[in-house]
Amino acid sequence: MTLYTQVAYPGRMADLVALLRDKGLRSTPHRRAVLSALAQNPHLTVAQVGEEVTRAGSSGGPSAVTELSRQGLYNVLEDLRRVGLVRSIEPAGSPALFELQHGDNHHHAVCRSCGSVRDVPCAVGDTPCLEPSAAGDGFVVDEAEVVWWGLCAGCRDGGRADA
Amino acid sequence: MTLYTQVAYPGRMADLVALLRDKGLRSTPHRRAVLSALAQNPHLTVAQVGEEVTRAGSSGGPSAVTELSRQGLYNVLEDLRRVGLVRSIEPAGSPALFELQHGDNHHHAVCRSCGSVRDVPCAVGDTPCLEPSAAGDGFVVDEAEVVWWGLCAGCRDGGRADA
DNA sequence: CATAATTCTTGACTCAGTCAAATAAAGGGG
DNA sequence: CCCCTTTATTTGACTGAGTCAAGAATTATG
Repeated sequence: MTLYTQVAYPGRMADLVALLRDKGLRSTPHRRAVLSALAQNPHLTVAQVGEEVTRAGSSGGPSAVTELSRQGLYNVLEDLRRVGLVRSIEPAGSPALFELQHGDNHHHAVCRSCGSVRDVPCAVGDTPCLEPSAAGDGFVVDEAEVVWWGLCAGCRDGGRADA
Repeated sequence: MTLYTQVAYPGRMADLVALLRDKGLRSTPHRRAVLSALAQNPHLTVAQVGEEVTRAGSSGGPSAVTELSRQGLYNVLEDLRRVGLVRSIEPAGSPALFELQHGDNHHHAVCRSCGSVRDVPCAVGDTPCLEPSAAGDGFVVDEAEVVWWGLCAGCRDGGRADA
């Protein structure tokens, strides 16, 4: 998958434009800015994407957007998700988190104390856990989602962790 | 685990009373009614638990409760969860779903179309998927949660499914 | 440059869940 | 059997996340 390398350099506008158009989406400043923000920060909430976008915009980056509405943010993220550029997870107790779709099949470890999320490469290969038979009775699996719950190193040591 | 057989018969009040007191919880009509409702219906939302409880109550069952406040419902479910009698899952896009804690380590298959949830026994044994090493870097896993997404038999056939 | 199609903003709204304080019920001791 | 302390429950206001609908602005094409 070359996707990651394409979007990992937010400075390269042409790549972002091509990426969007390849997927049948118009290239807009907001979409480019959201992709850039996610390329630099995995696991952002919708609100955090908004903050990143405006922060990057105010510092005059390549996708200079200084504001975008909440609805616009949801629209952009949903459009990117629909064409497969972006993926979201919704750990219990957390608002949705967005990340670039890397094409690998990684899962997530979520700290019960601080809520931090780590990527966990899937040990089983590229399309693991897909055991249609397990579900039985005609259920057709298209995705297996795994979340490991526990404590991250920092929270386990710190004891009084709650950030 | 004998838990399931204990609470699977909502008519047996004495069992529910003992179950609660064993866990250090007072036996109240609401708690017994919620356990009864979950014994008969897996994967209920908070609202559905409320409906079941009032429905069962109005038909004069053993835990005759005809009403309970929303906050009371949340309190009861949280108390039961805390002592390990009840478990909840929160599939993306759905409000929290509650089920009795059966002690097995089953997972869930969720239909993308109709939202129905099926239990899927864990193929790997009683405490599967717990691969602390996979998370790396000092993360200590205490639970692995697996959700299989796909289409249930009914929705796959029906085509225009959306219930 | 004009136009049609798509995207974005605005503001009201819903739904799920939480907080805090007053009221009611449970269960053990007299 | 009744009282008292502890524990549950109700009430009502509130927050946060996400959605809906309609009008305004932007994109890309001819």
